[in-house]
Amino acid sequence: MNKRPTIRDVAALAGVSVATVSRVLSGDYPVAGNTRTKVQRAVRELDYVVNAHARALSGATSNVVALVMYDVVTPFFAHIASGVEYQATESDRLCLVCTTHGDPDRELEIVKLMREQHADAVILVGGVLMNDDYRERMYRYAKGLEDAGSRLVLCGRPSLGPDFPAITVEYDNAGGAYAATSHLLSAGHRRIVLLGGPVGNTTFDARLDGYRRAMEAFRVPVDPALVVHDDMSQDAGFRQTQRLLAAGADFTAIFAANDLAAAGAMRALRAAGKRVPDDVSIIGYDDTPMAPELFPALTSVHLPHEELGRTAVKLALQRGENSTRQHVMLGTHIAMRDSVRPLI
Amino acid sequence: MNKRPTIRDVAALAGVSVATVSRVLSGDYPVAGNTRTKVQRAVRELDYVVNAHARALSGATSNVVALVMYDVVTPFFAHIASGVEYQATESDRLCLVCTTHGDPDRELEIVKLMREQHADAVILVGGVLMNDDYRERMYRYAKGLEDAGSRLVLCGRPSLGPDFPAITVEYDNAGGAYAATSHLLSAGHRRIVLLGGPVGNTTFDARLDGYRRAMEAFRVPVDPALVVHDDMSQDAGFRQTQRLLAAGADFTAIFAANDLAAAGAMRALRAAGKRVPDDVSIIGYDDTPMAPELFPALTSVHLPHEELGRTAVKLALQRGENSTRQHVMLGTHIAMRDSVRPLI
DNA sequence: CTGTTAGCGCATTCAA
DNA sequence: TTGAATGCGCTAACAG
Repeated sequence: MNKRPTIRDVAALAGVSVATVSRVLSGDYPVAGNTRTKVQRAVRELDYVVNAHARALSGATSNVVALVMYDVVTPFFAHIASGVEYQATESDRLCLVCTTHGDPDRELEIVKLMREQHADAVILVGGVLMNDDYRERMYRYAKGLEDAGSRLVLCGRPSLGPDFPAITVEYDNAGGAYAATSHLLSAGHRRIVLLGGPVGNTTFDARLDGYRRAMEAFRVPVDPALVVHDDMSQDAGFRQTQRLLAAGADFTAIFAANDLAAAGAMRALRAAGKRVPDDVSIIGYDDTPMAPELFPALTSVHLPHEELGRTAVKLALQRGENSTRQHVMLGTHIAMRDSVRPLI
Repeated sequence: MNKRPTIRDVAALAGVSVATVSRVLSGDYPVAGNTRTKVQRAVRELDYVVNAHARALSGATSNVVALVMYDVVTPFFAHIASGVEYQATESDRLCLVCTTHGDPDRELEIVKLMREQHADAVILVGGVLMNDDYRERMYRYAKGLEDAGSRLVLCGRPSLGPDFPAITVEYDNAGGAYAATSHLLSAGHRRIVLLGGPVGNTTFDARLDGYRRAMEAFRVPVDPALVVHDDMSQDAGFRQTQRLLAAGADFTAIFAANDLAAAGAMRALRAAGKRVPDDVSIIGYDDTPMAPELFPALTSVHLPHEELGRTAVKLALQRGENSTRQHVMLGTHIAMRDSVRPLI
């Protein structure tokens, strides 16, 4: 293991000064043609690579974008991560990925680490439990990051207001739920189960809200017995549907607030001898890769996952007036498949 | 945006020297109790965080582990990434994620970037096209990384030999295929389709090999007409199965070299009016989250994804004699579900 | 166009 | 136990 060469070694071998080496390396400075080639040859000869830390210390930026999410395997997060990674690469940035598994302490720790790293941006992804503590925490994050020259991006979660020093990139969560419910309603369904998530969670609150508004628009009263809250796992979908069935609940359609719960519901329906979509129509949310694989293929609300990630990075990297507090909302659409049947 | 405070500011506020501040921050050095508290108070007061680049420049290590893979959304990669991220966090490391989308140039670029970053380890994940060019490339990577104090880890791909300066963490790829095929064979199947991947790819070559060896062990001749090669997409599985069906191929079971192709095959079977497992049994590989969601739930070869990732990080971080060229092989097992039926 | 030099923020000798 | 001084490798003035 040889000691790795520094810019001085390159300068010595090329017979020029370190400044010149630095210049040909960064590229954006006039250097005589043959000086340049001399340096480049020396670089190749020594297999020299710059020290990113020294560079970051000397200049300012670290060329790193940090991504903070619940986990890395849930398709929702994985696809957003994909968009972030893609855009980061395109912008010559590296992508640091951290997971919290829902632990606020871990999140705090990560934000601190990102300040240490001087990340260009810190992107917090996904729904949260919205309350004062959360707001306050985000405010501290935003300030701390701002001091470090970073910026905070809220991705897939609501904005904290136009004066809040963070960038927000969200999707039309409630709108998607509205569209999904309307789709069912337009097909003649009136007794529609909502398989919802934890109360207080921004993601599932918004989906419930969309459901409510669509029902209202069609002048269909919401039957509280058909609105359930649980964690959004497969098992929860299964369990809740089974419970509804056992209780003899009267419904012809299910709107599951995510695909996983929809899959669980389909399993429960099948186990009970009900056929989808003949007996019960069902629509999911998130349009995860599993949706088209289910049988029947699941109609679901499609989210612009990758676009969310890409936009988050793009906005975070764009400098200039007020670039630190923007808000964009991306659209959703229904991916129609085979799990919804018109009534009559 | 205030300028962020440095260690000097802390020292000044606490009325001590920067050396002392450095000492209480790193923790592992005797400092008088009240001096320590004075410093800590100043740190809190100023909301000071160390500059990771300055620290890395001064000391040596950067506390970063790099993960290089095809993409970030394929469950195979996502789950390995999860293991890496988990273990990295546990070892107080940050996790840098890069994707290549199969581009060797991009890979080369990433390895260079990681040398610049002085990453503690660079973990290359997943199957590759094995040839001399590849071997040579890896050798250069390993050497370059070694000089930078990093180490190269090959994860989910074969070792390049005991003398090769890299750590290898793989799973028993051929063994899994052997087990899967044997499972079908034991159930009385003899005419078994292999939905295989690109020739030359280490992952799919090994799976083909396991299939061959199992057939041989059962003294069942391999019918070349039943062995197909394609990319391992859903569509490929669909297409190839459809083609086989149209050609009137004689088979009672399918071993798909991944779950995606298995899903495609099931779709083709269903479209042709064949029932799984009544008419055709099927078994997949990778045991992705989709497997239990399919109908019928897919029996599949389960891989220790997370363990692969964790082990890669663990070995890479462990210092000492010969710690730079280790080789571990993790086991696989069959996740039994509903897509295989005993014949008779 | 090229060289000299002064930091960037921190860890780490070496003294005290 | 603490402080002063040095250097990590590089970029960015500032001269020439």
